[in-house]
Amino acid sequence: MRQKITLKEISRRFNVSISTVSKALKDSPEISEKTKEIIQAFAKEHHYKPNNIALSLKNQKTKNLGIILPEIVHYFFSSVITGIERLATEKGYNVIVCISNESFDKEVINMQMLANGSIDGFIMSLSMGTENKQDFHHIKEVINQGMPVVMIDRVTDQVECDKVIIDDFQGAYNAVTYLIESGRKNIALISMPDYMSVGNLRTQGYRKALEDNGIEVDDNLIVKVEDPYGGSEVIEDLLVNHTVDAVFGVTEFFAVSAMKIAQKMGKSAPEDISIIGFTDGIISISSSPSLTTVSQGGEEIGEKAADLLIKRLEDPDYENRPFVTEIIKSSLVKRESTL
Amino acid sequence: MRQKITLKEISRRFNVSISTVSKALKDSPEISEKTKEIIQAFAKEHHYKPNNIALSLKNQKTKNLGIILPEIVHYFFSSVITGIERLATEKGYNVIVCISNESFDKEVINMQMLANGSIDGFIMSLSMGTENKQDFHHIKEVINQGMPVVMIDRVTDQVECDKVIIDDFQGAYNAVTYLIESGRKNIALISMPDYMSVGNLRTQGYRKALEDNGIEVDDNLIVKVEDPYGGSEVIEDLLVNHTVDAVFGVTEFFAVSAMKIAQKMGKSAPEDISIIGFTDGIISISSSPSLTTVSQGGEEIGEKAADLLIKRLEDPDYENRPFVTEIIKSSLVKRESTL
DNA sequence: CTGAAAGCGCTTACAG
DNA sequence: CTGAAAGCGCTTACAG
Repeated sequence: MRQKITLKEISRRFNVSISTVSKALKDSPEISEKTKEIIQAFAKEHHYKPNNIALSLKNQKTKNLGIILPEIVHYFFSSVITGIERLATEKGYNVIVCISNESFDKEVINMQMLANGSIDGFIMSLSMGTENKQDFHHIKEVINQGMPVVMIDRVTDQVECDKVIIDDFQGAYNAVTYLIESGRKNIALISMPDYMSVGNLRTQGYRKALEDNGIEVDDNLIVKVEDPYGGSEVIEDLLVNHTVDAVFGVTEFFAVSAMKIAQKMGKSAPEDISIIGFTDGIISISSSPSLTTVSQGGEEIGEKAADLLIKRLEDPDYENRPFVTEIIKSSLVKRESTL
Repeated sequence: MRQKITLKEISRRFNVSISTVSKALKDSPEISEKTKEIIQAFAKEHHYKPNNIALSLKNQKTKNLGIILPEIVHYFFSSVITGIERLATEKGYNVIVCISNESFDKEVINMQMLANGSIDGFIMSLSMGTENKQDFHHIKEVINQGMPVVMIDRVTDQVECDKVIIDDFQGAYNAVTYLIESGRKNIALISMPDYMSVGNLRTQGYRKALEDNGIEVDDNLIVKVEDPYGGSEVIEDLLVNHTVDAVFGVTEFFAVSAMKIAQKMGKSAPEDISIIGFTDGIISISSSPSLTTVSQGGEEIGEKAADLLIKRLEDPDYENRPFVTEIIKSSLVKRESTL
């Protein structure tokens, strides 16, 4: 059972042509039962499986999906991959994962690398670098070449393609409204820079919720943190220098950081300070107290994106359909960090 | 700039042969400067890049690495992928990720799917199902076909191949010794079933540390949890019904669960109860108090595994070298949950 | 019922 | 300096 066996080898073994072997293995009615039997038996015994690369070249499709994500170690994006992988495998596709590491350049290189025939389509979420730069030529180029792209979560209006996002604005709006309804007045916001599409939307949701409830937005209570896993100094400044009875963090990391800093200052959640985060991940469950969060349904986003992409690849009807933007509903998961 | 352009199209455009175009684009000395110039200019203008699939078929190598992991949403394995991806991209390889979801059957299917020519080699960690079943024929088969495999973290003696693991025994030994040195006497262990290689080794490290310090192992203080993200009832039982002044969890999730349950019972860490986990991930940092853990160096494992695999694929000297087992050193990261 | 031929996109040893 | 041919592994329309 050394080395993979090929049609050629089987054909030589029985002194027939490669075509005959190929057809016999596909159980073609063109071939005699007897020939089929011996060839099939032999192939089975030797674990023959057609070579994927040869099939890809022949069929002009690879059955590979290219995934480009900013990072993968944290809950949201890893759950997205989990969702994509499940649906893809189910439909007979493999998943090639590239990580842009929040860098524009790596995102471009990754796309170009995969676009040279390795995959049939892309699922991607913009890196911070790309959102900052607002340069999407690499994505447009790939789309121009006829390769479908599905953007998820961090998307842009500048590119026309299928998209899967959550209702960032509404999710934030609901969270902040909940804080207000439970009597909080001085609600701080820990967000990302405005060039980040999701940070921007969540910030807008926060503002709108305050306005709709007759609370004036106090810009001193809003901080925007560049590093997704940093910001502790700014947050500490915020909590030390201002009266804050609630914090809405646009990521679960920001929320838990705020909670820990508040705890160090002797404040306890939810009594002294209410906390809500975004992304219902491990952090939210493991923190003490556990965190109320806006769930982001990463797996659902991944599955939906893979579904859209594969439909476009396979279903002839889908080919010329207009692009859609699927909006996954978020929900507020109430835990111990709020009353 | 529609559709990808091929050598054939370029050759037609200039009425030359495909061979000439191919050579011209490789800047072959066989071709005249003038021809090279015009062809290269045209190719550049049209963003010509050779088709990866065609190259794969021709070269009999795909430049793809197949990765099969039990899951990916939690810190350890996602950091492993991050490490693999970084090294792989650096060396010009892509990474195809499959998730076995802890199931033997899925692991087998994934391997067979990728082994049909899609990849040049595997990096894998055993699913719980496989460890339980102790059936490794799918891995041996792939190796027999001449495809290199690197096993990481959850490995087995039954398969001969390169391996990258951490010093599970020693890491556990050091953690428990640290608890003993800080004066703890009743140290509970929350582990996995014994068929899990890493759980088993960590359990042994725990036992040995107690023995070496003249503390008798009390089997009542040892629980083995099947579900990696469950076990709260058993842990509660343990803490309620026994005197426990320290807990060593073989995962960070087990450790934080124990801590939260202890807190609910009115005990506080580290004063009443010391806690140490395994895997230095987000949970450990985000919990309150933050968790002392045995760091597992996921990215380092990933990088090392990718390095071993690529070396075996590329370096002719490596081909017949004996298999190696790289042991990554763990370290005890001290935080607030211990004194 | 079986096989030769063309083709997917590319490379390269060999002729001319 | 250029091109025809063979080949990577497979499929399929077409001949015989």
